[in-house]
Amino acid sequence: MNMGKKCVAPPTCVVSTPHINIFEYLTEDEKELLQANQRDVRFKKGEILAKQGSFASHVIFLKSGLVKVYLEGDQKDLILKIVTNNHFVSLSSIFDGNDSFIYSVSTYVDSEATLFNIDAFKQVLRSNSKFSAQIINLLNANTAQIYGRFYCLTRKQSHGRVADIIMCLSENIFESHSFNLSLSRNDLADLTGLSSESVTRIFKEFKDSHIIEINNKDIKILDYQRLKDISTYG
Amino acid sequence: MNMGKKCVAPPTCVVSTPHINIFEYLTEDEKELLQANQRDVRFKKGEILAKQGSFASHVIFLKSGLVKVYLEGDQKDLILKIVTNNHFVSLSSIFDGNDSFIYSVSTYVDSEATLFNIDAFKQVLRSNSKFSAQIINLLNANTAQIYGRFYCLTRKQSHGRVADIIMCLSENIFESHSFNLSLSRNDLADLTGLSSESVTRIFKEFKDSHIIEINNKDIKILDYQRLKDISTYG
DNA sequence: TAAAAAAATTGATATAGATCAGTTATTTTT
DNA sequence: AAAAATAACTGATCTATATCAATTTTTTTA
Repeated sequence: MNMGKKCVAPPTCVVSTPHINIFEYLTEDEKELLQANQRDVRFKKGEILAKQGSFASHVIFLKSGLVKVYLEGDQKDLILKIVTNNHFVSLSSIFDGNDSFIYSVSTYVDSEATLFNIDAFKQVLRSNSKFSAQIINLLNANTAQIYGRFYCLTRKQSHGRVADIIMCLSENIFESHSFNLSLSRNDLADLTGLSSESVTRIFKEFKDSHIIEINNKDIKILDYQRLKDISTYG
Repeated sequence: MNMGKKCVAPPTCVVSTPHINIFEYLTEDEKELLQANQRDVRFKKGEILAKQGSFASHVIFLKSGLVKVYLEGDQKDLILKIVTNNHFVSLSSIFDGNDSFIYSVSTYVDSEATLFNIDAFKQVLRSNSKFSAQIINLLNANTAQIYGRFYCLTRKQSHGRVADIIMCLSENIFESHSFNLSLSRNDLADLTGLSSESVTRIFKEFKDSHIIEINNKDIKILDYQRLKDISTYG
């Protein structure tokens, strides 16, 4: 209900578009075409689903698990987003002007994915405008998420960023105020663009201020409002 | 030709997709529908074409001029990109789950834009899959650009960022190695995410190292390769 | 279950770049 | 063309967060 200046997209680490079964928009023929051109693949923790710069031969749909999408660079990697089950991972690769993955994707946990042949996918896209309108929606949801994250990482300082990531994990990944954090401090550092030492220190501060409770990997949010305030003003 | 790690999208400030006349993909009926639902509007320097959070009632196509697209927040604004003539500005607003602009748009110079009624635009999109496939291409080009910029602003330090912006202005906006900079130091500060003082200092350093020449607002790039190296490693 | 390896924590120090304040140059207004 | 306003520049200082180094805790391996 903030009518003031602060109306940037919510600073989430994941795209949280409610999962719509966009395949419902396909005809039987189109479904068959896709099915004939898809493969289900299992990936173990830490494995790479897509490598930045390599030939983008398929569109990835994550059936189960948790992955990160990140840019590799000369310096440190940049995590663009986390993707949970039942989401597309690599829609940006359906782009005529670009036949290679613009980012890398790797798993945090054991995961399952469906890989669609990119030509079959594009063919369906060109023939079915209802379907492509839905894909446009997904792309735009993704854009909105990235913008929020972009803002978070470039304009907020450390406490706000850490507050953001805790809220995001709680709301979108674990869907509870207390959860067992499967990410390491290093993962959190990557995600917040901070050093792992800074993450540790801020976690400790939050703990000392009774905002969160930490027992080893178990995290419990005690004061959600404070976290939100820190996210907004920190 | 870098086969190593550095394969992030080029760190440009603008989307530089070659302008394709995507309206060619429309039927006569569709063209008429759009034409009946469009308005050409002139904007003066500094005026706002779209305001973050307000109702997104139209899709903006920039016919001439130069605009910035930016996120407003509690803290400083974040410039997402610069858009030049013959580009769409607000395609993200064609998103069913979202009826308000997720960013603001304002002009750097006097500009002309065509505003399309969003419902008519969406109707065409839903009926013409060739057209929507082209729109998907544009959205993806935009995403690639934003990722590059995201990387630049979060992973590079000041010298690299300033080098990037000089190269981007030269290549994409002014299309020459010497140009009259129509942006103020403050604009450049916004664009690089630095303070205006830092921009000044780095400009001076580049000048002292004979990388660029500055005469008031006139900028000339003397050593493009050095600039590129600074962008990559700075 | 002991030993080894990896991850997390803590404190000390370094640094990039912001902020502040004063000055000079440029642009706009009268 | 002079005055006023704005923008650019310069130096001094400050601060957030990184980096480094050492220690403790946790996890993995043997």
